[in-house]
Amino acid sequence: MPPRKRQYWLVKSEPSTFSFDDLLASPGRTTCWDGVRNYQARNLMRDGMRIGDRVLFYHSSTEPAAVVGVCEVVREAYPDPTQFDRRSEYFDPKSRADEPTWVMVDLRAVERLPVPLTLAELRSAPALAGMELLRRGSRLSVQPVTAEQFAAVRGLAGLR
DNA sequence: GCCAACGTTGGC
DNA sequence: GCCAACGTTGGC
Repeated sequence: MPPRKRQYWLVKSEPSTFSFDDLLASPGRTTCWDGVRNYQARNLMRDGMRIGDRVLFYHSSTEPAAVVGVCEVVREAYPDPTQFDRRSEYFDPKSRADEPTWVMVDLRAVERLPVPLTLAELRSAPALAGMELLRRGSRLSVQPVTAEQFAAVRGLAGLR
């Protein structure tokens, strides 16, 4: 079986909740990506994300909203414990311990972009015309990104 | 704070 | 299974 090609993703986070700086400050620059409560986003994490995949880190609901860094998948999908924690805002009373509904992955910071790439800048880049993030009404907090889009984002930020 | 877009819930 | 009501996301 040929080795699987590295795939690319984008995750959204409100920096007031968890920022790229928070990720850099985390032990091993790594965090578990808990709290995802959307089936499509879950399926992308569970069925798509593999160790070594690269992930754009996007700050949403902030001024300006922007892609600020790159991280990588260092652990593949496993049950998100917050779904069973009554005190957690992510508690899901319908999820069963023997059949968890929600999963998370572990992400490790790879690099901060030299400059944040704002939504407006992303929109003005022809190479990114098809990006899910830029679709009207796009709300998915975990999205696939093509290799070309990923390279274009890094290039726009002045990397290599 | 507004509101468009979208996902989820629940009555039928 | 339909669909209206409701809740959430997230740009502006």
